[in-house]
Amino acid sequence: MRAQDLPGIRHLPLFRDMRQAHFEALMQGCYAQNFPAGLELVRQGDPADFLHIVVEGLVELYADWGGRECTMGILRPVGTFILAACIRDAPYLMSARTLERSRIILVPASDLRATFRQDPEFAVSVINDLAGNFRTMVRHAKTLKLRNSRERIAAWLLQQAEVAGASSYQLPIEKRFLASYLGMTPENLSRALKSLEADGLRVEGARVTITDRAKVEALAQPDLLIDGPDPEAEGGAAALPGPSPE
Amino acid sequence: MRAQDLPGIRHLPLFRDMRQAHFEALMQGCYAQNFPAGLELVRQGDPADFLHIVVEGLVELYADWGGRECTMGILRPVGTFILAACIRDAPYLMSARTLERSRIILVPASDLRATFRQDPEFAVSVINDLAGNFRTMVRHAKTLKLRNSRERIAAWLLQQAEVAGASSYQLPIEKRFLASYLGMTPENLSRALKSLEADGLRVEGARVTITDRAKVEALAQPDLLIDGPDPEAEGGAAALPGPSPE
DNA sequence: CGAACCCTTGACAGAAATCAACTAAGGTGG
DNA sequence: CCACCTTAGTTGATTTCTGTCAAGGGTTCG
Repeated sequence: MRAQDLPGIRHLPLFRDMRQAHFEALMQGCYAQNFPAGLELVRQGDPADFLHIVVEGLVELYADWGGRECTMGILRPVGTFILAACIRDAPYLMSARTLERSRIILVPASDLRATFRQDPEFAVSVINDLAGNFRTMVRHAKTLKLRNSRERIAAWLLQQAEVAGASSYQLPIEKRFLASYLGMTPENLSRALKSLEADGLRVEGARVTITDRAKVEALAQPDLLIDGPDPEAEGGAAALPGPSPE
Repeated sequence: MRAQDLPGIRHLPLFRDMRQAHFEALMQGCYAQNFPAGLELVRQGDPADFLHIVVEGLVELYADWGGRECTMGILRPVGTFILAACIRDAPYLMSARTLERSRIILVPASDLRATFRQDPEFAVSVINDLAGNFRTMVRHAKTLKLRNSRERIAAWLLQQAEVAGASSYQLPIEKRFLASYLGMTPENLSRALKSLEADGLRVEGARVTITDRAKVEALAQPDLLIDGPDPEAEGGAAALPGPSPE
């Protein structure tokens, strides 16, 4: 555990309000590890022994069933994941793997459970975090059930433009992960992106440009109750809530 | 507020561990109301002023966007809903309506937030409840993204057979709600149900019969990490966790 | 330089939504 | 008690959407 990892963690909504003594005790029991890209950190079905914190790198949350696989979320530093499983002392519902070389802090789940029983402020933070995670997942289910694939793509690209603060930006993740996250195949995404040129969206390689915002919005109908944001909802399964690089 | 409503509420995982004085104070501030069938209790986007408890009847959680609508969950007594929005003091992400004449208890969200700050046991219960809700929604997203419609139907009908404890049972909800919950149209469900006769499932009206469990399981591939159960996960958006009639 | 790998494109098959019509069941009011 | 109305469910025809299979281009990395 490096000292320079601590400030970023301490500033997370989950940890920022707890008592310093408790924070230090919690961090004392942590393990820190650097992982290469492509490594499986967590396997769905495993007992949830550790809360994970990404302090460097990029992590994918995914699920599989019957040989199929899908991306459930992607996390950038600094973010936590699989809090809910740790708290319930239940098996992980999602797997996690590094997409880049990553540095991960592992917080023993038992320490976590002991701490929020002692520290009311921390309990409140956990409550807020879980509520945010739940709402993020409700939003995800809503977009899957209420929008078709072109609408989902348009809404997601529009939201990323907000995050980037510009009408032209680089895709922060590979297209295949985006496709999987949005519930479609890469081929389907590829075709849909081309067709979206008629709706005010141009995508060339990883560069996205909103050429006609009114048209895009007419298609995507961005909605606060689907496209967020729930601030502080970064744990669990959010897809790139943080600012995306250029 | 009737006295006979209290025991059922007190036995909910959310309320069973809190201090009696706090429980009584919380219930003191509640409103109880009987609603006819088909009434909208909560509109998505509204500020979350009340935690809702169904003590009698049947309530649908649903979402809409761009003129489309989908069922997100169905609740039977005794169950709570929209806890997460109350805690975050954020707009509801889902609407709720009565499907039958129902009796609902309304708990002011501000009282709720004040209480879990004072009562550590209650805070732990809230944490567990939210974690369960989150996991329920992850499962829902997983089934939507990883299974096709026939597989989703088979898995759901199989799960209901477990709940009913019999290989033949009555559907606890109308088919159109089931269709919407599973992310398809009623027509599609109707056709799929007929085709499932070849996979060991017979459905006649509301009566479901598993005629060949091995075949059904071969299709549905029931999975603990999708089809539950997370016990105590009854709030939020579970679809019929409770025992179904007949 | 070669080997992966991501992305794209095309052709096709399969799944699902839509539109329309019809049946059956339940409830209402005469 | 029955005619009527409403609504859920079903069925069929059709279109649209989406996944699958196959192949090729481009890039990155060893």
